[in-house]
Amino acid sequence: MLRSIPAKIIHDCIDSARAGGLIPADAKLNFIIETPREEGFGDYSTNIAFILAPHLKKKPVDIARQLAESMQGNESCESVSVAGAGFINFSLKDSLWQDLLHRVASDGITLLYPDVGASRNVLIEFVSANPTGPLHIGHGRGAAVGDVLANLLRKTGHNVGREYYINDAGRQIRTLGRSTYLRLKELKGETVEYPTDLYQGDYVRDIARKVIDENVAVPDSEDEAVEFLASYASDLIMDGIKKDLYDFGVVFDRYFLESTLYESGIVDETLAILKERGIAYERDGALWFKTSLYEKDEDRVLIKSDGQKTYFTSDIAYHLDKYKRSFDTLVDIWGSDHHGYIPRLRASVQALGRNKEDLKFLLIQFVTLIKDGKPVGMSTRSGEFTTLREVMDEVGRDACRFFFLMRKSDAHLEFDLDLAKRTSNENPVFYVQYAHARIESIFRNARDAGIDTENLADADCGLLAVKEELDLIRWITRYHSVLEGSARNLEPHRVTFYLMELVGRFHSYYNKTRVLGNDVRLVRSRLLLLRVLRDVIRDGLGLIGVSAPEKM
RNA sequence: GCGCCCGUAGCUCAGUUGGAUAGAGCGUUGGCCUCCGGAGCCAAAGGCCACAGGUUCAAAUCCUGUCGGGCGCGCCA
Repeated sequence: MLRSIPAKIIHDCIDSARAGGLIPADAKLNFIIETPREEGFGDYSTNIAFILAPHLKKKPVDIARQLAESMQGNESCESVSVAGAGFINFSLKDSLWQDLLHRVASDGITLLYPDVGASRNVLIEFVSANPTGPLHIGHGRGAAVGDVLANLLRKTGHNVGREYYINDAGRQIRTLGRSTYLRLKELKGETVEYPTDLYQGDYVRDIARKVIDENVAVPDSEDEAVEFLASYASDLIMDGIKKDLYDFGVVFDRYFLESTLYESGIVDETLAILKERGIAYERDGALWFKTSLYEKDEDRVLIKSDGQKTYFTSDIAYHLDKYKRSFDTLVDIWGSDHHGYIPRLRASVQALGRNKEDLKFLLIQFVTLIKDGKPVGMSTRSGEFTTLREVMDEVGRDACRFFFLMRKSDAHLEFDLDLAKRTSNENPVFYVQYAHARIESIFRNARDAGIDTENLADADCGLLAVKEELDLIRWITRYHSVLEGSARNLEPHRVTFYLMELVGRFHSYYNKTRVLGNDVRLVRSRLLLLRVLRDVIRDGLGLIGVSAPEKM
């Protein structure tokens, strides 16, 4: 809808040029229309002249001049100019922007939601931390990114599933059982040697203590005790993880257990498919997957010579299962240290007959916590990691989420704990939330002055003629393309940046222009503008899972 | 040794997927409240986009190489 206005202008122009024989009918024209970075260049800019140049064997500037001339007469166009080596810059009439605002005000903010999904089914798998310890800050980042991506895709016309995968069949859980078992013995006064390959964190000791305090019946034999404690401890930890996520505002549709893949028989089915297609082969008593058939990677083992299936095997089965549940596009969000695993998994979905593009990866880079200007040490091995819970308690959920979304997910993130806690303009979370509270405050004052802030349908948007107001309208409608680009590229951080910029425009406007005054008609039209603005801020904050306070 | 990611202002980072004179925030310097929330606004200074080639009308962006940083490369999980 928003694209359609400038696009129509260009296409009308092309059509008339085609009719006049200026453009060959078969010319492929994949030009772009974009919002120029520089405000002085107008509302939109197109590179069509550059695209046409090789076809027409003329200089871009000359083509641009010709096209610009024919655009000049367009009723939607306010101004057209040729710039640089052949850009055509053009602006829409103010009335179009004003009408647009009015339409968004009456039809609602959903008018600004682009449809990029076309009802495609997308499954986003994220966090997927094994229940062998509490979620740390890196998991938190993954949780925030996954959650917001899910919100974003849902808003842009996808059907979205959120899933958390648990390796409950593997050795890590058994190791947790052994760790708990030894800590338990320790607490009972026995001197035990605690190997370094076991979990070192204090939480293991806490669990052992709980076993004692609550008189939990532990089997006598060591093997049974370890097995029992493994499931006892992992259940406990999983409950804690779910609570952390819930408090962080992240809810999953499903927690998927690896063990169910074996129970349902889909692992065997997967192996059968791979064998049948000749993608699995035997060597040295093991079964191998021919990764090299699809990706630049080495072949990998599916079944070890001792008959054990590898994680890779169940992962392939898991992805087959996802596809079988009619998800067309899968998004896996992983810690960036797992990137080496991507080629083989990508190869596996191709082996299953899917396109490369049906499986997308988002890598989450590490987070460095900064306190007092210095990085806080974080090492899982020594158990000194900082948990998501700790950081959430320290800076609050809003700041925590916002900070996680201020960077591209595959870039290192420095998380300044002191800054996140600060309640001043240095803290971007407050900067955005403050704008929302400010607008709400204006509404309160307006109501106190007896102005009906609910029914503004008859407000005259034509009165919004100040440059900053028209600018705000443009920025509001830009939400559409931000959502589009953000969804298409799987880059939730774009929304965060947009909000900061949008809100900056508002603060600036606020300082310069008084909204409430004697001219009631003007006040009402400004209130309408602010209401739509508030809705966008609120919608955007909701998207990233940050609250929009009415007072601060 | 091989592979992936990264290198942009003093610091932390954007950069609309190849576009015009490379932008924010913080920090620094200097201004703005008799008026809707100063948790705000305005302005200034600050750059060889790591380096060297190449592709083209156009490169921070794509290709090759070099240097520097992070991570990964098991019949581990």
